[in-house]
Amino acid sequence: MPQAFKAERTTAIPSLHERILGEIEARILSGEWAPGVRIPFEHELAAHYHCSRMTVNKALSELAKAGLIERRRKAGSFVMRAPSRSAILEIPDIKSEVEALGASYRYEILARRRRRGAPADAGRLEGLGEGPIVDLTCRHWAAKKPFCLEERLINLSATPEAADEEFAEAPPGSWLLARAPWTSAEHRIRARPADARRAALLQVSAGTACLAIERRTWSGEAAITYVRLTYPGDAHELIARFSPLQR
Amino acid sequence: MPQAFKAERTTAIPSLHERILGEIEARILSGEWAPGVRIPFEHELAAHYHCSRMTVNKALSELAKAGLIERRRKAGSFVMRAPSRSAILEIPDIKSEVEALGASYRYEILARRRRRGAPADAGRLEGLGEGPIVDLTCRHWAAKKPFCLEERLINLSATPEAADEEFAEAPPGSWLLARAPWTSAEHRIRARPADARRAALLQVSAGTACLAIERRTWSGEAAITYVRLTYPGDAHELIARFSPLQR
DNA sequence: TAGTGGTCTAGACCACACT
DNA sequence: GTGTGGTCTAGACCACTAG
Repeated sequence: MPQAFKAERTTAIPSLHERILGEIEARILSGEWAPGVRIPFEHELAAHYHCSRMTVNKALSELAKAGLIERRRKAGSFVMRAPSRSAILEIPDIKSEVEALGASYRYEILARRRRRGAPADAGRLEGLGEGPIVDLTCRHWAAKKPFCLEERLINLSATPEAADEEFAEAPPGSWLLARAPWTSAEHRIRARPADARRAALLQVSAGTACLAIERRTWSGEAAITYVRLTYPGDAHELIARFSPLQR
Repeated sequence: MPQAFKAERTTAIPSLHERILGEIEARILSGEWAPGVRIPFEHELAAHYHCSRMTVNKALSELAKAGLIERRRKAGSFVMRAPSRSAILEIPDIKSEVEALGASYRYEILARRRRRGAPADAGRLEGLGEGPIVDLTCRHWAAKKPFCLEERLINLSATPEAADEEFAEAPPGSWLLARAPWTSAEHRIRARPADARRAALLQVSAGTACLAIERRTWSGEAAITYVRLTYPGDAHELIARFSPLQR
């Protein structure tokens, strides 16, 4: 977890509604309450925590605003299936991006290596120790043109299933999004001229201006994944929308 | 206001705490309650709206989470001085950026024109009509190197004071941030090779990869400003942090 | 010390959606 | 119909802090 988030973490003892919020969040993030599952009713949670329904309501309302659960009258509260976590910094999965352009999508895995985390990796992803990781390189195509180069580290301590995953069905990004929900993310975005290797892989001339996006995600303190996406040229645009009051 | 925000807008009649929230937000955004000013106490607002303190508390707590007000026990609630609106997509004002690098900062206005909005402008900033606008070009320096090129439109219908402003004290970005708070913003980020004109202004060779950031801001439905920032080369990095549960 | 916000209660009524 | 969440009340106690 990055320093900026650590600094924000409160050390004060949590109020009851914060505790309820945290415990439910933890159950959702751990997968104990899987997507689609109905969580206990307000009155059940109120009985469990020996508190009034209002206190539970405050916690559940916040979870709903954060997009972790969906609340339906008469039906109950359900863990969200496709968490719309990237609502603010819109980075949809690459397949949707390509298909939105009207092009056919495919991807290939260029390299895949299982190894132990090195100090250099921890520099890229804080919270990554010397545990096992998967190091992946992936190329995404839009029709017959390379669309994006993906260089990724996956922390196997956090997502052990990734060790044997072939990523035949879904690219690593989508696979992880469905499997390892995150609580905080950081993006670093810059324009970079393509170096020789990346230029060749993206079929552009060396030095072409590329949009390089590095994304780090954590679940609590645990590092989930680091990815560097390189989009060739100025065709790709990253869009971020933001309103301080979420409504 | 962009479509995406319009679609989110609820047409349902607001609940009481939503109405209170909205009315206080409007007074802050209009400047009626200026930064630093103390807004009425919870019990005063409860009396004014003929409701319980809890209902007022819900509205004020949300405003505090959104960063529009600061709450202090025994003292009251105060309109925030420097709204930390860019908490998620960190784009601090350019002066701070440069000084954080340890370089001396200065900026100059290269062009400044007052004119009426044209259809082409509305394409850049939705909600901009045919009213008067200011069209600015600005160059920011870090020590003796150009740091950023700023091309900006300011909607004078929303911020009439900008008409006669010389921007001698503060660059337009900081000036606007202090004067015209916004409720929603959109960023578009891409890597672009510098064209001849921009390359010359930024003192790089034509074709150099640049980070181009377009930012649009609105206050409610009203367009405030459009700005295109061009950072030369790969020295500049844009950082965005995000946690769904704001705490 | 006094007054503010932070939290919580034990009710209540209602709209809505499911049966 | 019936049960859920959405909202609101009229209290209450406490922690914090400004004066």
